[in-house]
Amino acid sequence: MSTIIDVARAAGVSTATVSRVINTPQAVREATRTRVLAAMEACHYRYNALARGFATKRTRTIGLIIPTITNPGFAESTRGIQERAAAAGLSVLLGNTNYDPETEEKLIRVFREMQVDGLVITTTNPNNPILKNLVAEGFPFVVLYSTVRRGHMSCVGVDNYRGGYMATQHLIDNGHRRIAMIAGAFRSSDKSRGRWDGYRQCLRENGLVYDKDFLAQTTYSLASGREVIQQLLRLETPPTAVFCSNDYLAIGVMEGARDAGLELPADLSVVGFDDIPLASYVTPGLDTIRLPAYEMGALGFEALLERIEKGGQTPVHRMLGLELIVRGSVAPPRGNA
Amino acid sequence: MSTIIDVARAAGVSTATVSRVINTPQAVREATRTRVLAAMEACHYRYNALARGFATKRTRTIGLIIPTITNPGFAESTRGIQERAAAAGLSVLLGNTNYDPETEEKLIRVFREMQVDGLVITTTNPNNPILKNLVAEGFPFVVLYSTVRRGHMSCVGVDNYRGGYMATQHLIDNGHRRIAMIAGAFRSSDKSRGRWDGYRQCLRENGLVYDKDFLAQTTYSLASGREVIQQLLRLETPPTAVFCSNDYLAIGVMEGARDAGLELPADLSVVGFDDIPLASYVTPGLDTIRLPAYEMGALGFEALLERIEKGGQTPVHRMLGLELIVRGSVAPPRGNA
DNA sequence: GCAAAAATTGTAAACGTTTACATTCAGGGT
DNA sequence: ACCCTGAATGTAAACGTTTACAATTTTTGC
Repeated sequence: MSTIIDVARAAGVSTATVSRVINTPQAVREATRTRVLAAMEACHYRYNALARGFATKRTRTIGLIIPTITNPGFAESTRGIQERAAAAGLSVLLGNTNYDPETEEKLIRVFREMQVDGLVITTTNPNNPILKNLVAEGFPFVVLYSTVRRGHMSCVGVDNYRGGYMATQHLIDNGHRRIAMIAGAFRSSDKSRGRWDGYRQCLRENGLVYDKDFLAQTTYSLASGREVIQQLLRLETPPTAVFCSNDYLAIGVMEGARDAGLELPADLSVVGFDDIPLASYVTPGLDTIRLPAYEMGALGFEALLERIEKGGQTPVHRMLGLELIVRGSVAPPRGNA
Repeated sequence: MSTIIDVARAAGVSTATVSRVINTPQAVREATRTRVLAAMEACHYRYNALARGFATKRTRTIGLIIPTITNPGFAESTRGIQERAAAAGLSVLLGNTNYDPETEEKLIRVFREMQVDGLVITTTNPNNPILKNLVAEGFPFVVLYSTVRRGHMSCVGVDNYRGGYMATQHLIDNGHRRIAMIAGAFRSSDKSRGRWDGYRQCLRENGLVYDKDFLAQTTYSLASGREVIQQLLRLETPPTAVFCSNDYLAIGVMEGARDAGLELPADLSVVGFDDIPLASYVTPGLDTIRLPAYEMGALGFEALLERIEKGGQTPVHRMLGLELIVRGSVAPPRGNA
């Protein structure tokens, strides 16, 4: 493959001039420019962005770390980031953690070794010391989905606490008093934990007791929702409603409840979280908390870009709005009209 | 940031030895190795993969080009690639084309400038001369979803022609004779075109005439399915069945048909393509052609890795099986019992 | 025409690693 | 003690750009 040196020789100029033709064409005289361009053509020259990155210490690449690309919510965020990044001329390196903290740490390391200019991270735990280190080193990154109120970490997220509260209140408003929650494992999802805090607080403020048998932590999947609900229904006094910290869990719960012979929503009310496309297609339609995933990705990227370009140190704390979507999976409990 | 040179100095060895500790630890004596490791620790050394890539001309990175991460099928393929790549110690650079050929070309160029070791491409057009060039240059890449039978291009795909044929035959078997097809635009999706060929051939072999009013080309989205079906229903003799080259289109068609007052599947039968999760949740369940997306990604990556590592030149042509999934969106036309 | 200013181009070092080749070292056999 | 062998380590060039600075050319104002 030919290099800038070959081109320079062919055009009878220095490598510096060729470099200028590539990067700041207006800084070189028209005549030389066309001569260089012609030489490039003749040499079948292809620019080596790696060498540039090496010389400038800027790769125009960012790393994106998410739990799984298979969840439509993360796919939407990814699209948001990807589109804005492409518009800004940056490339995106994708990594999936499968909600595993160790994979997350490994990805952070690998991406930094690859000299990415910044990171967008959907973390399992915003208090991870690794993130503190990144802050301390002044490395540009933004955390998505979570919102840390204090501290020097930038984040663009939603108020998970408030989302949990809204969902629970919705069930209480419909007359429920025995409300279970199925959450992603707290150790691998602080979002899940935030939603749980909201759930508990809402119960308390409405004078309901929090029953720890009514909390299940599990993995984020349809199958585990299906499974866990069966267990909850076997309790002595089973719940009349369930709040799930993710729509897949919620839809799994609906299926599991039907398998157990329940009629929905009369026998069991369900609220989810995310508002994935599927939520409006199940029967009954799933009541859920809509999370602006695309927007979060887009704004997250913009915040990161700002940090990268301007080098600013002031952290961004952006909290996006949540919305309760009502479709029909919640009804008053039996005998409560 | 400290470099290999600082570490070498701190440990009292040469840079070559430090490099060996990193890459071939068994080639350096235990005592020196621990000394070097300690020096790395002391210097807070972080490996620079970019510099390695520059020196070795291997970045351990591949580029992945897909139309959109938002379609669950592509998300699954992406997961397949991503997982295998991570296991092999490679990173994945993600690019979305939105079915735009120019964006595709641009991504290919950008990724090559970044010196990726190879590409996995879901192309809008496998006959694109750009791909021929890649082959001519001996650059490793594999094409997903499409299957080109002849030629030196590696591909791991499905037989789109056969898929189209299967779907159409399914409708004919149910007694339909007026079968429309809604396809993605041919210019931006050769897959769509292959499915159409199968559709036409199947009609012909069953003695049915191909009516060109019954073909609609549009964009791959729920909304356009919804829209296009309304037009088809306004024809003098509207179709009794529709084959859509993608599940989103098919689900849009179901919605649109309902909006027009039709009862499904009695008034209109629908077959889709892909088998996304949504397909089993709509009512009635969508009959569709299942496409093994995850497997395709995984196998595609393996084929690429083989090419990269072994440097083999013999192209891989892998054709994965398709399966007709019957759920209830197809019924005999009215008055045909 | 001329000097000064501005625009253009050239020179060469720097970026952090790998690696072919050369050199040194350790230890076994005599 | 010496030679030999193989293992361990060192030397230094190479990878393809960018960029500070210097040198040269062109333009401007008079």
